[in-house]
Amino acid sequence: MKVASFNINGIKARLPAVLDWLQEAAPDVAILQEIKTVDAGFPREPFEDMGYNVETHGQKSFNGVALISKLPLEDVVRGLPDPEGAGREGADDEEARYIEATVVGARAVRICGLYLPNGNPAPGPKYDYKLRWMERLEARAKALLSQEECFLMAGDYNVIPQAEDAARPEAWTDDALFLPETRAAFRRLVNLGLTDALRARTLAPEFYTYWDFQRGAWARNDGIRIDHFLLSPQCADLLEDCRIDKEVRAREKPSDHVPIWVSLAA
DNA sequence: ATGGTAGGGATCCTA
Repeated sequence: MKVASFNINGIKARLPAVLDWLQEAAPDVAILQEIKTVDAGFPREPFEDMGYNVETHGQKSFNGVALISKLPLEDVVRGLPDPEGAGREGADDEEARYIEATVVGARAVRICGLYLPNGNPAPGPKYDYKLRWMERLEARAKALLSQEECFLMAGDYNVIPQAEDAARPEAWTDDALFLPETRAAFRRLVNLGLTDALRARTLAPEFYTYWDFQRGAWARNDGIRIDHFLLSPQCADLLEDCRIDKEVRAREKPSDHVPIWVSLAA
């Protein structure tokens, strides 16, 4: 089972590019972030024509996530459950950043698609929201781990985990993506027992997933690694490969992110 | 220290 994640930065502007990539990469499941439209505005038909099921959790203008799958998407939950919501599922978040569903291939895998808040400027209310959101994500991971679920959490984390994950780490020292508190929250999540799939497959640096539209970042390879796949122990057992489709960034009308994907024996 | 580019959709916000 091939599962991909791609921050497309607007489905309306990116539809041809996303369809071209889907056609050739042919993931079984795709997790999309920043669809930047309400559910009714998402162009389902071209995806369904390619044999994909579509589930969206959209929002006007900003954010928005979607799951695209050749296998049925079961038990869909929209919105990150609030740990203080006493079991209430979804819809606790005014921003559409999270969607979960189960796909059943050779094995059942719970797919958690996320678009973690950027958090800039830091400090400030946006950064507070980012840290609260990371706490809620950690609580969700704990709940799924306690059930010994085979699951993965993938998407745009807006977290640069380590200095080697940035071409110019010194440029990010005061940024919400790289502040010590941000990286500590990400480590707490990983240290629950999750596997960073890219790092599990290679120790080589320079696996960036994002290059800013500004300042010629792509031309200078001034990138950062902020899109991640974190796998539960049961899911990590099935990990065959993890790669980044870097060449997608060089195409016509690219997103500022590129796809990252895992291959699972599932 | 600043501003550079892109998307959405409205003449500005977010990244």
